[in-house]
Order: sequence, then structure tokens, then C-alpha cells
Amino acid sequence: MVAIKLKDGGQREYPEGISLLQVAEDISNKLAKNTVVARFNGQLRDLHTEVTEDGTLELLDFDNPEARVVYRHSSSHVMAQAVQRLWPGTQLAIGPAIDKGFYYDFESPHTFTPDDFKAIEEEMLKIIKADYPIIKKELSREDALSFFRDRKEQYKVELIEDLPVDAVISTYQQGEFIDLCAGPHLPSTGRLKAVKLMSLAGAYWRGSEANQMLQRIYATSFPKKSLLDDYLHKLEEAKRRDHRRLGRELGLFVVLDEGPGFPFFMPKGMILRNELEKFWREEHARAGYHEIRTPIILNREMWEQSGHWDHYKENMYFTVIDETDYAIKPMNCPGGMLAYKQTIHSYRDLPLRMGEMGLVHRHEMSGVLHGLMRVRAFTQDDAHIFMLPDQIIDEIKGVIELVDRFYTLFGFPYHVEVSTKPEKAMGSDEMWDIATEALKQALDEKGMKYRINEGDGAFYGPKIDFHLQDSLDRTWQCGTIQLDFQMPEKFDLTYVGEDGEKHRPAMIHRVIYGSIERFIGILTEHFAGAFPSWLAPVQVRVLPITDRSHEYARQVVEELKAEGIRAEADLRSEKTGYKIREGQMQKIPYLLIVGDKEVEAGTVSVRHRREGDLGPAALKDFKILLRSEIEEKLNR
RNA sequence: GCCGAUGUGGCUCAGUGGCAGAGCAGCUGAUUCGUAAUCAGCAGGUCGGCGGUUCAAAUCCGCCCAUCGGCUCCA
Repeated sequence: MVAIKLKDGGQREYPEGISLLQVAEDISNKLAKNTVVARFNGQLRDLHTEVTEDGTLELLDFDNPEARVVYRHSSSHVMAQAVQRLWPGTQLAIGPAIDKGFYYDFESPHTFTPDDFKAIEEEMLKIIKADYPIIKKELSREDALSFFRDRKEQYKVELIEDLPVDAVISTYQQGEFIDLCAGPHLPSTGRLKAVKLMSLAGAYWRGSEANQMLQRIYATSFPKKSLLDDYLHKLEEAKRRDHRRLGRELGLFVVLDEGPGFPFFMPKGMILRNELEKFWREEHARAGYHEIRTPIILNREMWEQSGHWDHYKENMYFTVIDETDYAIKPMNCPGGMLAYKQTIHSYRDLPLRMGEMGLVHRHEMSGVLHGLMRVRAFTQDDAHIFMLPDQIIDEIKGVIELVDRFYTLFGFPYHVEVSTKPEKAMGSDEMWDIATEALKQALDEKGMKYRINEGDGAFYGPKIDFHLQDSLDRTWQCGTIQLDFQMPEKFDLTYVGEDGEKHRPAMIHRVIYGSIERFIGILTEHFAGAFPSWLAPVQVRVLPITDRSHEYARQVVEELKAEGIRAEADLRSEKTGYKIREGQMQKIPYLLIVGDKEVEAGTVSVRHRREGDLGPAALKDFKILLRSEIEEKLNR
């Protein structure tokens, strides 16, 4: 007999060799049916696992994130099975679960198209209906290799060859389909319910451009049709928040074929942008920054000196002036270095924080351009901080605080990554270790959680990256802090120390918004275009009900403008409902409806874009309300 | 850059070899209206570009450009 302790504290006895599924069934049929995978003595196990020792058992259903991964992983096997049935000769690469579903990478003589989706889904449903048990089998490395060689699954062979010597190698079988897999899996294919193929993509084997490109099919699955429908509905909702759509609809910005990756900012987008810059300047002045502006174009010699000519050339644009090579800046740092050098600095001047809203151009590969999120010309809210070595930690902490102040104001959740030395890098390993440790120490002291992103640092130093999410939960790097011992060296930066000798300052590059363009993209999606009043391009629109109130409407607009409020009137000969609809669709924070009653009483009827009709108010009171909302940067 | 899909008026889209269409937006006129769409009329497109097949191409073929979804790369 074995003793099994349950999550609720109860304990039951069973004959040795009973499966976890049978235990679940013994507790409740419904529970057994909903259970995806078990955690037995802390380890995720297939429900077919036979119990041979005492232990604690937890039964996980689809709501559990780990179980969800198992559910999707089994789904990917079923999809692969369907694909191999329909297109024999298709080779399997890998098929993991991902955040919202799963994918499988194939190599096939057949080129998959979305027209194939229906057939694949139907075949998957057959496999689900057949309810094949999913059976695990462990085998030796030799057996595994010969098995997959016989099946002409070269990717599986390669995977096995790369497994550590002591790895337990297992396969999972359902019907005629057998895949190399560590598991765990669902007990049978019938556990799947709603499956949907989403999209196709090319993907390099093992993520490397040097390798074969495979065909990836993205899909998702749920234990209930209603959950799938909810998910698809949410995707549709998210698309409505897409900054590319809203940017056009709200007259903020647009990217045209005439300038791929070079966005146009329209008048309303400029208001947003200018407000963001204004806020930035206020905050940075308060945090002790000076602002500079350096040239867009600088000569080749300087880019050679900075190392960009050697390390960043493929991303740069070039020009020739008077038969001399010049480059358009892809980063602001070299200009910042030259600016630093214009005066002799004492240790007393440090830390010296020099900010720059710098427009940089980078040649990005055509396939990566994406609205405002990924462009070829963007403005970095850059700053370079020159400091004494013992000021590094405090300065980094100061930037972390500033980033947090900004992101919190906008209500953005974010996550942090530390990127370490890349392959193409300048400087010694020792320098990199010191710099990387400094970044980690600052984060630790601020109590921030972070992930390590190996090999993803800039060529001149390691960095802390702050990532924000877009409406489809894709994440984009915005803020970053990069510690750099290289540039000060390259440009021979010095300060005069207490000893009267010249010393080398330490330096960090940092951005808060990251790129104003990307930040505006994120901001647009985050607020679904309904920006807080302080950012809203139009803060108030006055809607006269008839021509009789036009004069009054104009007066109201003038009074608001006199207070610095962005107001306009809709004097078209339309019904009130029509004007309100348009105002709502433009996401204007406040609509003021004025008719005979308001003219008579000298009031305005206030309508808030989310709260609706707030009733009449004296114009004076409305102004006070809105002014404070703007000044406090409230998100109402 | 690579894989796949897409490209028709300002926007959303219909049109699969035989006279380029609809709705919204725009303009003009009428309507003077109270919290998410008043009515009527008008105007607007060398169907992404170039080349080819054909009596005839938005439609079929080729190349290019751009966009979308990924991969790779990075704010």
C-alpha cells in the first residue's frame, strides 16, 4: 500500500502501482476529467504514472499555468500528428507551448498556407475524437537515435545528440504518432477540446539565421469552446487598440510608403509629443540634468574613434560632404563625449548629467519595421552621466528611480532585464564583469527583480533594459541604462582629481522613454487612444445644439483657451447625438454641450468620455476641475 | 535580410478574364435638432509599380516596392 497525502490535507491509502489518474477518479470523476497533470512529491507527472511510494499529490487543471503548458504541449503533438498524416514526409523539429498557445516547426516538401488550416484542424479533431492514450516510453540513447534515424527525423536525431550524457530520453506515443519528448503530457488526446490554427511563419532551426528555415504553424487550444471564443474576442479588442490604427484615426501620426520606417507626426501627435518632452524637461531639470543638442551628422574619423565604424556600420547611414565621408548618427553618445570635452572638469563637477533629445537614424532590416514601435529614425531621450567610480551605484539607482517615476505615472507595468557581454564587444572580460556586477548591485539594492539576458549587451557595455507591453502583449524595450567604460577611454575623457592629476571618469548612457516614437506607440495602445487630459491633443470640445448658441460656444472656447486649455467648437449643422458620437470616437476627455438653457444660465453641460453626462456646471467650476486634473496629470 | 500572406477612392471592404462598385469620411444644399450616426445631391480610383500572356487583365504569369504575422536583429 502507498499513502497519498492530498492538497486539502486528507490522506488516502492505495495499492502500490495504482496510477495517478485512478487516484483522481477515486476522489471524483469530475476532478479526474478536469485534471491536466499531477504534481507528485513536487514534480509534474503524467496521470498515467504508477505510484510506487508514499507522497503528496496535487491535481492541476487548465487554470494552473504549468498545467496549461502541458495542455498546449500535448496540443502541439496532436497538430504534428495531423500534419504528418496529411503530408507524409514532413519532418518534425520542435513544438513547444508558448504564452497564448503553441507552435510546431516543420520541414516539409509541402508549403503550408492558411488554406491548409481547415484540413489540419479537421484531422486534429479526428485524433481528439479517437481519444488515443498518450503513452510515455523511456529508451536508451542508442535506441532513440536509431529509431529516429529510421524515421528520417534528422532534427530529432540532432536534438538527441545534443542531450547531456546522463539525460533520460523518452518518447510519447499516441496512435501511430511518436515524438521525442520529456513530457509530461495529457493522459489521452480526447482531453483536447477547442483547437484553432492561428498563423504561419518562417523560423530558423534553433533560432539562428545560419540554419535552415522551417515552417512554423502557430495555434492555440482550450478545454472549452467558450474559452477559445473569449480569447479570439480579446484578440479582436486588442486590434482595435493597435497604435497604427488609432494613430491614423485620431490624426496623431502615420507611416507612409514614401518613407518606410520614417514616421510623420501630425498636429495632434505633435501636441502629445511636446507634452511628453515638456514633462521630461521638468523632471530632468529637477533631477539635476543639463540639456544639450549635438549634430545629426559627424565625420568618419569620429565614428572610427568611437568604434561605431567597426561595430555598428551595418546599421548606419552615410553621406559624403566635400569629398569627405560622414555618417548620420545612430546614437548620441559620441556627440555627448565631445560636448563633455569642451571644458576641463574637476571631480567637484561630478556627477555631471547631460541630457539630449537626440534624433538618431538606424538602418533596420525591412522585415522588422512596425508602426512607431520599430522605425528607422527616432528620438532618444538620452543622457550621459559622467561620474567618479564610487558614484556609479548611486547614479544607477537614481536613474532606476526616475524610470519608475515615469512609468508609474503612466500606469505601465514593466519588467527588467540585465544584458551581458555580446560576442562583438570592446573591452576586457574583467571590465565587463565589474560593470555587470555594478548594474546588478544597483538593482538588488533597489529590491528590483530582473532577468539575465546573456550576450545581449551593447558592444561597449552591459545594460539594464526596461520592457513595456503592447496591446497584443508583445514586449518592447523602452528604458535602458548602459554602463560604459569604453567611450571615456576612446575619447580620452578626463577630470582633475583631488590630487591634481587627470583621471578617467565612469559613464552611463540612459534613456527613460527609450524612443519618444516607441513610447507614444505604447502609450496609444495602453490608453486605447483615450489619453489623460494633460496629454490629450484636444481636451475640450464645445457642442452647440443649434445656431443660436454658436456665439456662446465660441465664447466658451475662447475662455478655455485663455486658461491654456486645448479647446475647440463643433459648429457644424448636425444633430447633437452626431456631434457627441464624433467627440466620443475622437476620445476627447470632455464635451461641453451648450444650448438655450446653458446660454440663459451661463453654464455648460459636461459630458465625460467615460463617465457620460455629468450635468450642468458653471464654466468657472469646470475650468477649476479640468485645470487641476491637467496639473496633477490624473488619468480620469 | 529570411518564410508566408496581403495591396481596389481618405478609411473599411466587395468585385477571379468582358463598361471599376458599396458603406463611412469629404463637399453642396435642406434641416435648428438636448447626450454615440437627419435627409438629399455631388465629387473622388491610370485597381501598389514595371513588364509579360490575351481580341480583352483589378482578375493569369514574372520581377520590384510597401504593409501585415513571424524568424533573426535592436529603443
